[in-house]
Amino acid sequence: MPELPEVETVRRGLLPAMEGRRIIRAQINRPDLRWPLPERMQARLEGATIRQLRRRSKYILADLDTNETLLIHLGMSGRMLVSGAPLGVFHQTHPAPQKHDHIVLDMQDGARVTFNDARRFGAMDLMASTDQDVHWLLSKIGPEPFGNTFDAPYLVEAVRRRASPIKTILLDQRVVAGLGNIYVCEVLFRAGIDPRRQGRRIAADRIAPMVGIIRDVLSEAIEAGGSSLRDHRQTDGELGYFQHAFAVYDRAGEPCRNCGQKLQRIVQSGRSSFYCPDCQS
DNA sequence: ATTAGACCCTGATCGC
DNA sequence: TGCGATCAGGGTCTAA
Repeated sequence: MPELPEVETVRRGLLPAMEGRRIIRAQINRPDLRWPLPERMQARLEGATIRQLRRRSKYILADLDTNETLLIHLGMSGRMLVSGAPLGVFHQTHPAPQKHDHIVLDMQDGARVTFNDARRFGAMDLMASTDQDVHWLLSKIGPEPFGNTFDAPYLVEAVRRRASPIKTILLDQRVVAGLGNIYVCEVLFRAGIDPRRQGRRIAADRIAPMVGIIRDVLSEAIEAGGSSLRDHRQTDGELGYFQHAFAVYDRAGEPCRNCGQKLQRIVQSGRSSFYCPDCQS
């Protein structure tokens, strides 16, 4: 479900409820998500104040004043919903608990943050804040697309050294952090590159512009609150609306907005790729 | 060292 | 209305 834009949308929605605030109560409704939850999670969270709420790739990171960091991944179907008002409200009302509400955090000032994840591909962990570069889930992730080290020379080198299809390369989190199936399809359409083309067979002057294209697509999607195909919700429960701006994703059989040609769907390493056979080569 | 495929899990949708 | 097959935005692990 959530790629970088959806995760960033969720992070921004959580900020007013969580950043700078203390966790009053942590209710943990099951011992595991994708993996077992950390030891003594409830005790380690309750009473801790969130100093900063950051994002790294598709992870939300909450730095606590206990020098631990809570790591959150939404998997495919994870949602983080905020209920109650943060300030000046006498009667806090929260929605009835839903199926798959796995973690519920009651914050100082009355906001409640509920992590709901039907498929349970999501994950949470607690680590020493100093371990962020060595944690097993984070250590191999590549550059942030909006960071300084993600530039044309880097991407050209990373793509041209590989024989895999460009679709697979961009999906690889070691190459660039945060892209998923939707945004890779959209990026390749804008770049005019066939998703099946091998990285080593793409000219440098066709790879370089993808740096800007990736940033554009992600920025626009964040601006739109992400894409809601089925699971993604903003923290207030609202849908994202970038799906209305898709050029190719989930549009197989429909006409290309650029040339009118019928858009195609193929399967690459188990995932759908959508592209225009005329505009992408 | 890459890379395709199986797998983790639930729910929605579609064809019959 | 029911039932099975298929599919879904994630990533890890295995076997080739």
